[in-house]
Amino acid sequence: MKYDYKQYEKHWQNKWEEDKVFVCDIDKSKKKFYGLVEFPYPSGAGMHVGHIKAYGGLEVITRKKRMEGYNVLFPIGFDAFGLPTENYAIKTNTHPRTVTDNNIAKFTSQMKRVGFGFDWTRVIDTTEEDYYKWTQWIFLKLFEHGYVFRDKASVNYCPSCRCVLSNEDSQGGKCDICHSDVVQKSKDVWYLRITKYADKLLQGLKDVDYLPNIVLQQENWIGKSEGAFASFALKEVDEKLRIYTTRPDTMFGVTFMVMAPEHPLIDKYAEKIGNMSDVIAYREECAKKTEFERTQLNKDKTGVKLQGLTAINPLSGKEVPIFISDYVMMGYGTGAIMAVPAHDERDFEFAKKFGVDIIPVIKGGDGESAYTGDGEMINSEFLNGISNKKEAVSAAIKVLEEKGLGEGGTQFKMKDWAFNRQRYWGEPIPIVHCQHCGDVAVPYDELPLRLPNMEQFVPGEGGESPLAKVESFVNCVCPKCGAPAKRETDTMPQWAGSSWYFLRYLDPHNEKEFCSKEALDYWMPVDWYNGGMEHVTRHMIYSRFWHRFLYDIGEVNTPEPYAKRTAQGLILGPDGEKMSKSRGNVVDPNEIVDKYGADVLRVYIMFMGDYEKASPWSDSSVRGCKRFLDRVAGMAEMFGCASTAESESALHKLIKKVTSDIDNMKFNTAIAAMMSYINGVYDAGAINRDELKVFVTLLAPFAPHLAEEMWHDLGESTYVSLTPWPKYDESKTVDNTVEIAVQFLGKLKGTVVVPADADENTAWEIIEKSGVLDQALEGKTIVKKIYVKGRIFNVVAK
RNA sequence: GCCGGUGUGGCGGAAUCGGCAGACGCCCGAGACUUAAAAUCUCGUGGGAUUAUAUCCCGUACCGGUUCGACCCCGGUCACCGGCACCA
Repeated sequence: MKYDYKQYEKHWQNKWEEDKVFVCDIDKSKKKFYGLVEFPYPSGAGMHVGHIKAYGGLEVITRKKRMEGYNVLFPIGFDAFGLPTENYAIKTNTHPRTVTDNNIAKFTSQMKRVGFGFDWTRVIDTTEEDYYKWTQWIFLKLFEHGYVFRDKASVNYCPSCRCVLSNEDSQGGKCDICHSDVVQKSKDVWYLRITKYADKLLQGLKDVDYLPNIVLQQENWIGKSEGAFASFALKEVDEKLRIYTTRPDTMFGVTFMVMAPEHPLIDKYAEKIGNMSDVIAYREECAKKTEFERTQLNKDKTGVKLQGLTAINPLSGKEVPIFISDYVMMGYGTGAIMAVPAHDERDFEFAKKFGVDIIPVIKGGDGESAYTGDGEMINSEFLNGISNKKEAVSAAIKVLEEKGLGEGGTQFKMKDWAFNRQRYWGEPIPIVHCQHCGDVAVPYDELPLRLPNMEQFVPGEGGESPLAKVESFVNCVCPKCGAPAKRETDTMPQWAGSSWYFLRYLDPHNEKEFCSKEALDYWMPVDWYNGGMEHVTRHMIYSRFWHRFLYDIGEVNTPEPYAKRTAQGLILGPDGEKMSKSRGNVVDPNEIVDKYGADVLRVYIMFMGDYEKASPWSDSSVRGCKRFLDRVAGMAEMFGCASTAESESALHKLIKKVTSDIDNMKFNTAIAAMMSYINGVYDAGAINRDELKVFVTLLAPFAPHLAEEMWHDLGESTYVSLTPWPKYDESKTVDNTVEIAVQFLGKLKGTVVVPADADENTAWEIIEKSGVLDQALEGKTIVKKIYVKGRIFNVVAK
């Protein structure tokens, strides 16, 4: 075998590194292209074939861009703080630093074996001091500008990890790391005010080119709703109960109010409430439920009617009772609602159970269930007769405003970002607690605040951070007043380091700034970011928030970090199930590289299906790709013939197809086109030498090692990886004659070959001469002829 | 429950704008080469009827519609996948 991958893959990887083929620098004479992939979490298991797919897409794209003359930045690094490493370290009694270093070494060698064209001079590791120094620096900027606050709150807590989780990390009531049930616990929590950016994050989606489902998921996560705030006066005390509603049009249908069990007004007026003991009992009952139980749909509505407190409808003046119930959450809106059972399903269910009045205010309901549709207003005084939608909504808001009892307003589902973790392996939060000054920022010039070296870092039973045990770390002096003080001992969540890493790549060795202005000006924004769908509502939201904040304080030059975002589909196991250790269906990329070489692995993963969709692994299809590359290599012994108009046309069509397919991430059809081309060459038994060279350049982004080797054997002394991408001549991709389908009443009867520019009459003459329609048309009269140039000729006859 | 997405041969998947369904690959079958096997090469391969070739019928989850013509558009149904989930 002339082309044995074992002989040349390593060779070319070394050559690329020696000659800095993928190393880039600012070059204002060239157009830049910044391609970004989600840097890996270096787990002990090593790389997964899914990593190869995730990076493979932009690997092909950036290689092509480089050949097209762009100055390409395609960096890689490691997102290495986090619980899995820490848990593994505890289990094996190894320091997380050692675990991390080992895992990074493993990932690095694996990625190099696959031949990815990363700029290895820019590698970053979020756990290095010179990196997390700047993570802390950004945190302090957020603190300085009032985006950090501390609160005692009921939070998502994972009993197994002994750690607080953000809303994003406990989706579905499960811990994202260990999948245990998350419980609610009252804890001291550091929050980042991401909600202040809710509107900007939403608006920003209009200026970027993300896949539509990514935009939609982010919009849903941010969850903007429009409605009104209204104040219901309490009859017995001088107090107003403020509520939020999206349906101010239905305000005349309010028959009761509901407050969250934890609502502060309850405690404020405890002595006015006749049945406070029932309230306390109900609260205890609610506290016992897990988040999951509490949010289960279709469960029975529960609640307690408050005795001794009554609300007054600001529009109608009517008095209505007040309940507490856990179907109203303290964390959304104002923690209290006006209930309109005639037009809200939950309120309806509650009213039925507790025997409260149901007053319809919109025509159209049947009284059997809540009517949530639109219609004409009834039973609503000044709103009667108009449509509920826009008219009644704005009329109701107008009157509320006139009375000073409410106003239009918006609400977001997104919550503030719970930012502290009671674990060791993370960035220390650079805050000092001083008895006199409160929470004080560590001065910028004292950064990095180093993570102390520890031998034992199991978190405390009570959920306190392991750092609390290190007295030399905890005890310090207040930077403001110099009095003895204590350091914050919690660390940042895993998502901190990844919220700005794409900026550090631009200038990874800068000791004075997180990134130079010059580098920001040249490289930002990221032109194309590819990654997994699982990061759409976390990493992407977080990093967009940080970036937008940095933009607002003048530290970066673009409001949005990522101009374009795509996502690859999963690689499933051969059984069609998600790959997992427990199912035993995981494919190790190393084995494929050992057996067939990196190029085969790369080509197969790009060929296996639509890049954006999930598809199952198939070992025999891998062999098909091996066969393809063998056939490519085999062409090296087939050149020598002259180029013909036909061969030239085939090649130009191929250039066109591969070029546009790569741009559209249709890697599978690009490879299919190359396979077809090769089949044509084998049919002909020969290929022209120059045409083979063009083919090799087209193959280079997919199978770069074989391409370099063949390029070299074709007598070239340059790198094919740096060779200009071939251009096609549109006129050579168009055929002179085309085969068109001939149909009778839309059914295929045969095909004929006609000149590509043939008009209807010419085409019809050819069809008549061919006789394909003779049988179908026998004894019939032609009613209509439909001719689509280059496609079909359909005849309608009776 | 709500919001998305998907549904095409034995399998992975193709199919610009509504215009030859099944490209390309896998699997399988036949042949060539070989003492033989592997590898390689060549050919065949949606299902059915029939006289192998000609010809005809059926076929893109299901039911119906629009159209000369529908995998594609419209209405309805089912299944699977993903996201959100008492958000007032």
